Amino acid sequence: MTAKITVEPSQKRQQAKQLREQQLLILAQQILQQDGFAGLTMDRLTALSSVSKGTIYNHFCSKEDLFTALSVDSLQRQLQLFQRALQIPGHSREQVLALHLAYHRFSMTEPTLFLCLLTATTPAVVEKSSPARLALRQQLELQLAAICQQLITAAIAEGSLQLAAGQSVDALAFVQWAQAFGANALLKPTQQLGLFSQLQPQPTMLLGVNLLLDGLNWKPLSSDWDYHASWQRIMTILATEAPGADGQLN
Amino acid sequence: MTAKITVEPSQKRQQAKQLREQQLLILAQQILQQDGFAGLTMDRLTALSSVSKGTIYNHFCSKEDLFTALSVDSLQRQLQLFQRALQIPGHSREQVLALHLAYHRFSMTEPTLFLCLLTATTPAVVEKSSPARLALRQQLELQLAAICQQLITAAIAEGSLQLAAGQSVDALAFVQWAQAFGANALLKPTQQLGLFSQLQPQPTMLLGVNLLLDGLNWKPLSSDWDYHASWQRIMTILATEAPGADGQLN
DNA sequence: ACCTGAACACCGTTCAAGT
DNA sequence: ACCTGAACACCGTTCAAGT
Repeated sequence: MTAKITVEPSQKRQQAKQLREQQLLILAQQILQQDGFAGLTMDRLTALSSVSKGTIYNHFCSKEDLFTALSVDSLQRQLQLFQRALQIPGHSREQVLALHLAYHRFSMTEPTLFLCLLTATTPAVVEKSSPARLALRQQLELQLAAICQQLITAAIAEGSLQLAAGQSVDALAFVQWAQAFGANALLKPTQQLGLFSQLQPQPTMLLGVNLLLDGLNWKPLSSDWDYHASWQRIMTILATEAPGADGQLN
Repeated sequence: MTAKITVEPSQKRQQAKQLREQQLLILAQQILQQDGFAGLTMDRLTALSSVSKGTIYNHFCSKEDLFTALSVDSLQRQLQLFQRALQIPGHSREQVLALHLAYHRFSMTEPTLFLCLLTATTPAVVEKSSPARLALRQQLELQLAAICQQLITAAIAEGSLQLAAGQSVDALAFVQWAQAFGANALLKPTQQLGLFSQLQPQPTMLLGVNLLLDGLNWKPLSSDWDYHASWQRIMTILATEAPGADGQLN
């Protein structure tokens, strides 16, 4: 599977190409932010970039492939945020909370990227994306899932969590993921939803996590620990840590 | 706001128009099922229908509006399924389970409609849909949410559930909804997700619901009741009840 | 080997003409 | 008042020519 046949002369070209691809993706994001999803056309992307149409199609096999590429970008950023969140001191349940918070913060501070992730889930996009790019996305999703699984495994080893019958590390990771994805997807792009618009996002998010983890009997239970305080603590750390880290030139 | 100005002479025309719209939506679904999302074009829809392009645009202001209309259809079907699920006898937690199961079954038996719902969440679709249709969708979502809230309220009245500090009926309904939406969205369209593909959908779904409700201390707890049996019971009822109910001519 | 942009083709949308 | 479908316009995609 790994290609050792490739020699190194073209190494630099490859790097330059990848850099240009990154610039195109940043440009696409800016267009999306300013003009909405209807405002992103290949013509506009070409006009605002320094390359020609043909070259853009050299990077992305279709407009949909561009969206999948943006979703890969989105997952990479998420992975960075997860790794930072794991550095925050605290017991295992607080670390789970940190992951949820990092995810939620991401969906709020970078709505465009999050919406790209949502869009890239759509069959219309999947159908017309390149297999290579879809594989890349899957690989990143696996890395994110692995982080969740490690946390769960560590909590079991440490004794704050015990698996009951019918539970598995994979299943627990999935349930967490589903909860986080669903809540963020419902909260962010649909502020017009009359009923849920009166809910405060952050306490609701915290409630969801607490219910799941209490249901698992993951210690310490929310009745024995002030997770609202944990949430605040983690949030201030995440907020001060990543002010102008990299990438986004707003 | 309510228009009483309209008189009744054109009542029949309106009904006929709505019937035709329904036929167009069924046709669109068939095209999606057979040829995928990339295969649905306004040309094809016109060719396979009995009306002209102009008439189709008389119904839907854009292709995106058509997707929103399909999502409205999807929500109507869901509403029906929810109402049926509520008829199933059982205590309040079993009724919650019945709703989750109905939703899950829907996403599995009608993947196309479910994917329309997902697609219609996308900003590209929202941006180009008619405000009237978006309002219709929101209204249906409110009806669905109301069902969830009623169930929660009833459980509180009955004594099997007590609201703790920081909990509200709205917040609990939201958390359930997020869980269900996230889990179904992650399960159905992404069977290619290496990690989660080895999970069995139904036990995982049940686990998620049990964790949330146990976390709420909603009686009877999963340790005191065989919810696997409940799940099976509810599923057989749902499966036998709705074989060829209406609409879908497969 | 890679880039270019004019040309192409498809498809969403409109509108003058018809009934 | 509503339907029609040819015409239009936009935009995604390609490819012969250039470097």
